[in-house]
Amino acid sequence: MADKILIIDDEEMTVHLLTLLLEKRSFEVIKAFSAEEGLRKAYRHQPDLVLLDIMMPDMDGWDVCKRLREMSDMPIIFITAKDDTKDVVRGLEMGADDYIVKPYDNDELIARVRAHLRRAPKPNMSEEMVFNGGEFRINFMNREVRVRNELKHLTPKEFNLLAVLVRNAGRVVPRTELVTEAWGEEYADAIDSLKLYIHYLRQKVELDAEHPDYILTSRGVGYRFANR
Amino acid sequence: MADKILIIDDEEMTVHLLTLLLEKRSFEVIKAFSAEEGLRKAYRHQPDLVLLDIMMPDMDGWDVCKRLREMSDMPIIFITAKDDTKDVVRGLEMGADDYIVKPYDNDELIARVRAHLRRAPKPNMSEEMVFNGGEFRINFMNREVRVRNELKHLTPKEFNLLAVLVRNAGRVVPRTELVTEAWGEEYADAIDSLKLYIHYLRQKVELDAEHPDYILTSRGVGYRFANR
DNA sequence: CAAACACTGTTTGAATTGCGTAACAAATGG
DNA sequence: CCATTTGTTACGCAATTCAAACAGTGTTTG
Repeated sequence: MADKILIIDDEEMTVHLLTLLLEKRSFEVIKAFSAEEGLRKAYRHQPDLVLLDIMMPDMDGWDVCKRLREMSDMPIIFITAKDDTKDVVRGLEMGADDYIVKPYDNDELIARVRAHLRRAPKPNMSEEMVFNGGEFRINFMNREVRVRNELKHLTPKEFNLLAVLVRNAGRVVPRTELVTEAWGEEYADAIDSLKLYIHYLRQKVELDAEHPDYILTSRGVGYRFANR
Repeated sequence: MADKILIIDDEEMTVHLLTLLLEKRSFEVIKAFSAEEGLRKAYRHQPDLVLLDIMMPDMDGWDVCKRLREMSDMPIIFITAKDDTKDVVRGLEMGADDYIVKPYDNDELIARVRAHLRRAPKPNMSEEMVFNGGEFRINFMNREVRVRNELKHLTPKEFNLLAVLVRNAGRVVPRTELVTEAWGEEYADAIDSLKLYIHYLRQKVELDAEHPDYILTSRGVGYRFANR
């Protein structure tokens, strides 16, 4: 999934250029044209990284940085025309991760963004790499599935399908979404295959495949993984 | 306890100035005046962060960076006179965390060092990385692998491949990621070679190559080094 | 209520893919 | 020049995927 990057800057041109640059590398960009809007969108969208200007009319970047740090640990990169070393130091000591001075080089900016994303704690690491629903455990990291402590061997397509169901546990996932998420866009109309793979999964995972406990049907819509 | 910083640079003056600067802020400094010495001391002292020059007589900084990354996740900061953007990008994409161009500002350098230390996980590289209850030992410094106390000789490509697997122990590493990480971007579609080298590794490392204990296949996805 | 219909589940067997291995050729390096 | 390392191709075998037909079961409709 594409990383979400929030840009906070009151200069429309800067935001525009950054957006083009980032979207070309298939990042997902969220734009904010004031400090206040930036904080609101940071809260709402939970970006993976923030690019932050310092001089803005309503509130300065320092305060935004402080407020962002209060809510999350995401990487923050100042990107500004203020090239005084004092400011660089101040930004970094304030909890920012990097400080880039305009005019910046496009490739370098991308490389720095990537470097910080690489380091950042990925939410789907460790904890969320494992789903632990009582007698049903799935480890996304090593692609192992255990039911009632028994290791079940799944094929790649079986695992991917189950993974999507489990990630959306409790919610009915529409058939089309299910197959495209699990196997790719080109499977958008493979609902016949879907029936088959649901069948395979139930055989391997359910105690009684005819009365499934986990993989439930939502007639006319899709399937749902029971939560607890 | 004070953070340990390893400086690798063949110019004595640079090392000296950096040492003064860092020790004044009560960091613990380890000095290395060549690439080889740097690797050895990185291995021995397990620094919390590395400051690395690029141009050195015995081995260039890129290779040092690669070798350091094989053994640990510690932050690496290039600090060099090469100010070409191409080099900055190359350094960052290679796994370094920052790239500082000489002449640098003292306060900014300190601020950047602190910023990276703040983010980085404490190194847990042990004298010898040990897996599987001591049956499997891999020494990144002298690139030795021992299985059941037997020394196994691996070729460079074999070792690099194994290193990537071991550093991701427990996680299925997709085939493409495996080859690019181990051998470089240009191997992105060398999945045929991958099969071959997996074969070689298993011949050398596994008790029974047909029923591997360590190097496990995840059909259709990649390979995984067993943990525990 | 019963017949037609729509949707989901199941079976089967065949086609395809992927992995491991072998054999061998080429390149590398002391 | 020889030994080691790396790279290419091919093939058997098994796992996986796929297509198609069929069998249930619930739903709509006259």
